[in-house]
Amino acid sequence: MSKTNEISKQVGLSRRTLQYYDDEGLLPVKRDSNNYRVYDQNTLQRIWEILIHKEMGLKLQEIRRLLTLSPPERIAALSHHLEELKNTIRILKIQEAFVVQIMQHGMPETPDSNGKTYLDSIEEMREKIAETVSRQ
Amino acid sequence: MSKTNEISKQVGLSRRTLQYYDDEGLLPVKRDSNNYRVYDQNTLQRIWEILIHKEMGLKLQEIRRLLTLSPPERIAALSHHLEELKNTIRILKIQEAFVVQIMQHGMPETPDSNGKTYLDSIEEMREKIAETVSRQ
DNA sequence: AGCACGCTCACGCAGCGTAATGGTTC
DNA sequence: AGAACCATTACGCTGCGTGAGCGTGC
Repeated sequence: MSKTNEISKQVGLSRRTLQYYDDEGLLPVKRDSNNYRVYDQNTLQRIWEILIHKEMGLKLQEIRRLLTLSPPERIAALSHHLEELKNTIRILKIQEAFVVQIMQHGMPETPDSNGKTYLDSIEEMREKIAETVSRQ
Repeated sequence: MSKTNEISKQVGLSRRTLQYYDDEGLLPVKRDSNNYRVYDQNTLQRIWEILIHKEMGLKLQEIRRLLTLSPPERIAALSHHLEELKNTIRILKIQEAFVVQIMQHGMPETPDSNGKTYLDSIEEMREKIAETVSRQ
């Protein structure tokens, strides 16, 4: 019943963003005879679902796919997302521990040229720190 | 003494990456009469520092700036970065808790049209969840 | 006339990958 | 003269919009 600007105010997303979601196929909107977007209750419902899923840290593409799934499949997808979040957090904690270590002990010395590349050396350091983090 | 390809192997970064770091002013490299990059011990030292800072989760631009600072200023910068890491982790944990809640209790209902926008409602939910997370 | 609506570029961030094209060295 | 290096330029990719500018509609 309402047009883009009105919905924009009601929802809190910009006009442009609503158009964008339509363009991306995330939020298909019906059109009237002048090609104006016409939002109904279902559209609002969908916007709400999109926002909730964004809040969970899902990307727009992932949301689009997820909203096509059956309820049990959605749970599975969320469960998968949960694992990804945990993994990201794990990585950030390792970085955090790394920063603390450098602040306390300063820069480690530049490696000698023994078979390993610099990246290999970094990798080793990360693994050691990962152990201490997992013992938290 | 060595050229890009050789250093690439020794360090474990791609040729392109080393060029890119040079282009970005992060890793200035001298040139010989043919415009070939010539890496010496100082350059290697700097690459090592760059890698260590990347491992701490700093962006290339931040690394470039940080490497111009005095030791005490560096500590301050790292300390600042530490706070940002913590904040990012906090946000991710809120998302995590949000996912768990949705998985357990399902989608919250679409808000009625009472003054607040959808985004406002989302904001409120986030704050509530943030409390439970901070009590962990 | 003056908004409201639509659409199509195009940019901005990060960190490279991946050509395409051409000079150098052996 | 061809293989094997070196260089530069520049587009592509991912994510999420945002802004400009132009054409219509009411």
